[in-house]
Amino acid sequence: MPEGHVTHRLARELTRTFGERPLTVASPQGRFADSAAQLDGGSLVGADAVGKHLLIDFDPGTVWVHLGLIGKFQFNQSFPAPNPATLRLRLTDGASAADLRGPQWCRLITPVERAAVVANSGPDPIRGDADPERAWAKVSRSRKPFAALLMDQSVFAGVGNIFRAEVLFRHAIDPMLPAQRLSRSVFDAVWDDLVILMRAAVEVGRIDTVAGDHTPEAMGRDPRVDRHGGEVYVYRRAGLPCYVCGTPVATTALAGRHLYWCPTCQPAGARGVPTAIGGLPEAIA
DNA sequence: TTAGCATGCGTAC
DNA sequence: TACGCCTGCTAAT
Repeated sequence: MPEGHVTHRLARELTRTFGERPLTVASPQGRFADSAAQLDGGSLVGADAVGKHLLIDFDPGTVWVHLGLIGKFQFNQSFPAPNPATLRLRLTDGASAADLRGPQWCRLITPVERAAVVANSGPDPIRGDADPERAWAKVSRSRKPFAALLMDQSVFAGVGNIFRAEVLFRHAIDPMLPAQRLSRSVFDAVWDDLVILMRAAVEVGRIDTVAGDHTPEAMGRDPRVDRHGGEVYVYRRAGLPCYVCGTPVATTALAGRHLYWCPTCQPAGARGVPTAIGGLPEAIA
């Protein structure tokens, strides 16, 4: 259940654990069996991530993985693999194993197809080679809500429902604001914030966006406890008081996904502020 | 025990 | 806009 930071962490861990080493490649579930057989015994050259796409390069080709909503890629030392009926892909060197379950896609692709995956992706704030001008070109021309463009992987690669809700809050932007009404200065601030928050999430392994006076320690409140783990302002906090103003967090559906925002901090028509509310999370600042 | 939901996306209407 | 898909966790029965 990833946003972009998860795929980047996986790419890093796959390369670190298995890079340049011959691997046993198998698909106990069977749905990737033919491709697994082609790769079995070959060496993993390296792994990379572009947005939510995970690209695992072998000598003969690339395994293209997209986790979708429920996919998981977990490292363990369990032999034999637990629950093999659901195990789409297992990579192992005999000591460690990486187990893929429930992905949206797991396909063996050619170098040409790999290049197309990269080319079709929008700029990814986690990557050093990302060009935010490509995102601005689309944002500045679109009449769709800015919240919709934030979830468009051809505009902001790797941004998912959590980073969307949080970056809109941190910059006091009305989620329904038509994208073309966003100023260049606020766009730049949003992009810079995504770079910082998403890269920090790669390092820490969870999404933290709460800063300064709004941390559990500063507010004397209990830390958030759920399976997402991170300290956030509005994501999945519908009905709970905004940490800044106390107004209950609102939610609605946009393109089939839940959108969360504070109606007071992000009122209708609000075009945003260049400085993030609360500043940067402690771990980053 | 079951139903519903989730950090997503493609296709059909 | 609605639905299907893949798995696992949680809340409701």
